[in-house]
Amino acid sequence: MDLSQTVPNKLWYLKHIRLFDGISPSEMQEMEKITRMEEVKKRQPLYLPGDPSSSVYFLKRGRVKIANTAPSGKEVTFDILEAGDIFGELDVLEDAPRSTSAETLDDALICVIPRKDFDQYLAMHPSVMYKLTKLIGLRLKKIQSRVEDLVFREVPARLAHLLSELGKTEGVAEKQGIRLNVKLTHQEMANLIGCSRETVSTIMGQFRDDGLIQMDGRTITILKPSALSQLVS
Amino acid sequence: MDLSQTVPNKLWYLKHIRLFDGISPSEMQEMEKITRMEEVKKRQPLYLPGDPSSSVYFLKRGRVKIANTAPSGKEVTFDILEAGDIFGELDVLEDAPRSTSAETLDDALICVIPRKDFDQYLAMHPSVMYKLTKLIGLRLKKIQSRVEDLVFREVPARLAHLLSELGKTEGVAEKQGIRLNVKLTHQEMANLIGCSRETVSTIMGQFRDDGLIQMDGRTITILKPSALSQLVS
DNA sequence: TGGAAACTGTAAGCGGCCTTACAGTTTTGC
DNA sequence: GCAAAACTGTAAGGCCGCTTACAGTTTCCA
Repeated sequence: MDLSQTVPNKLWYLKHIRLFDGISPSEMQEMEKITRMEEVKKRQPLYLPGDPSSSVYFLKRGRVKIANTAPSGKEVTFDILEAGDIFGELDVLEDAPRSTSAETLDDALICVIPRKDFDQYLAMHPSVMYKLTKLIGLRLKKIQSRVEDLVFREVPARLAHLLSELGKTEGVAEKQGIRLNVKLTHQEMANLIGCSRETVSTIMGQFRDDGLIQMDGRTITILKPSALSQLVS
Repeated sequence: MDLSQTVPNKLWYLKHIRLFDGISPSEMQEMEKITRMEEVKKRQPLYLPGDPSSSVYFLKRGRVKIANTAPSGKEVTFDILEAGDIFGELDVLEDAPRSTSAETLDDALICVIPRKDFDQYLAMHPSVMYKLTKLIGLRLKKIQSRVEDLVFREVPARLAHLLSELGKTEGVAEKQGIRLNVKLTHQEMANLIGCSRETVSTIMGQFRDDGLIQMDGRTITILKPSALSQLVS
């Protein structure tokens, strides 16, 4: 994002939150009043499982990882959010302690809304409520397909699936193939597909040797998108 | 349920739908107008993946399984619903084809609401909308913990977890222990925890030999609830 | 810019669970 | 009530992916 070209005030950012797609300007302005903007450094936890759910967050810039950690230290990543995403609203809605952790992956800009204000706002803006319901429903479906992945497919297929998805959402077409505009470590990929870091390294090596992908440091380019998709099913 | 004691009309049933907990009588009556009651025999599919999402359902009596099947024939069960549950609303909300299948496990009584009417009703009753959002949120959390189960725990722990949960929701206290008021086949349990039928049979046998549970035909009694819970973590 | 810390590559060993196989039991439907 | 169908018990063999181990590489940040 080229900030020199934009006016990065709260209202500008709110316009780019998916929850507010198609929402009236007045409704947006009202939301602006109850939000507070906050800069957060890379690798900072925003909340941990068990914390009281006191706020809802809008992500303006950077990435945020929603995850949980087992007593053994093994971690599962539920989602990696990007600018425009809302998070933390589930626990707030149910008035339950945090069931996951949220942590910045990059330097981030985040809007914070106190629970009370969020509840009140929703009650007064049914159209936003409706959007929120659809949004949560979409996330439910997404995680259902994660369960299917874990049960139906083994690791190479799960990894191929992850790469294909990243290609769709974060891919940049180049002459050699689709360059992924994300830099995930093998550990982070492992947490996303439910396997060990070593296994990711090994299978990625195989994909490379098979000419499916190219790896330049932490930059991945998909050379044969269709062959990769074949692997999924 | 002893039907001789009840007046099983639509309104009576709607009162026992969780979505309508705490909803005003007038709102309920309005819902009654747009529903149609239907008897469905055991083991009948209500919809399959890919079907158009034309209706939302309320389950009045019997159980309904929400699941999906891989090309290999392997099946994953997302949920087994009971009287009082709503289903099929996710795909309807998003106007997308069915992403799962729904099938009766017992003879069932089901209320059907056409998509249009449901949408309209929601738009006019924000309090029901709010309940629905919370309900979907709850389901999202439930399935998140399924993902954790699959990633963090191996089969014996997953099975112990399933039995513990069934004990809480379907358990009847008896002198020997907690009798599970559900009759699931080993295949159905396998689909719920993501493993093969044979593995369920083997581990259940071990639990029996270890004195944790008792099996009488298809009736399971948990003899040592705490020992079973220990196994989960 | 240089040293520390984090990440990647690779391989051997092993264990959990799947597959295959089949006999015995329970339930279902006529 | 009986035959057929569905379900359960059990075991051998194999393989996927985890763990362990460590050297080499890249990235971070002071």
